[in-house]
Amino acid sequence: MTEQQPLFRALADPTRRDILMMLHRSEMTIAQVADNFDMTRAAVKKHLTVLSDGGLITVRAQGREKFNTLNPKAFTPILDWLSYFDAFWDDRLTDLKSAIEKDIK
Amino acid sequence: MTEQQPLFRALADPTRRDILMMLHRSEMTIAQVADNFDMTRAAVKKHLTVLSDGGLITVRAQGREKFNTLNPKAFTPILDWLSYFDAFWDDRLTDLKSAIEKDIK
DNA sequence: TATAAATGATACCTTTTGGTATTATGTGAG
DNA sequence: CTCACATAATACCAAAAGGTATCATTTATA
Repeated sequence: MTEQQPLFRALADPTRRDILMMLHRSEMTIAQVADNFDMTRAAVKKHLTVLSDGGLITVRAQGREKFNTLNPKAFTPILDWLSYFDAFWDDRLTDLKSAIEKDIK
Repeated sequence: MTEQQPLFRALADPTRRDILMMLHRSEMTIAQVADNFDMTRAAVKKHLTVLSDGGLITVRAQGREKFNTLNPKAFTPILDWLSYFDAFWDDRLTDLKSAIEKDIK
């Protein structure tokens, strides 16, 4: 059984889900992400750390800035987990997962 | 914006995810679920309430017992949400969702 | 080199969460 | 009718989570 807890935990907060949607459009620095919320940079930074712990984002340093990038591959454990619940789903989710993995590489 | 928070919240706890896997096999009373965990019935009942709030289970009273049943349809908002992240996934997730909905009815 | 900008780290606070213990309520079986 | 059983409800507790404030560190740039 994979270490899926950090992933599920990361998705449990609405702010973090919003951040993921922003990063879907393009990678962003911490300050850029924080500009979209009515909370301090420190709070946003914490959310980004949780997202990173869940494998959902990767962080790239460039000078004094840090660019946060969405890591779509991290979603696959959720599909793994969902696939447990129905044999009918299972076939399609398996297809989906392999397709995603191929697509991501 | 759908009311997805109770759903994501419900999935964030490992005990609740385990409960869902148990209910996948068959519906269970509170006492039956509680027998599988090293915690009180009251604690398990709280988890079941959270799962119910997230729409993941339905509860049916029969005499003095309450049978908890998995509601697989509740998973579809997660697929909705995941589908936001990639157009490539989107086609397949849409197929998956419609297939699931057909299957559930 | 100073200084501002971007981030990191820490301490601290409040609310939520996961859990127990206890007591109350409803229901089936003698 | 009693009594045991399954669940409900409440109060309570410790730990985790989400947030702020503050200070330190690194890096551009005037």
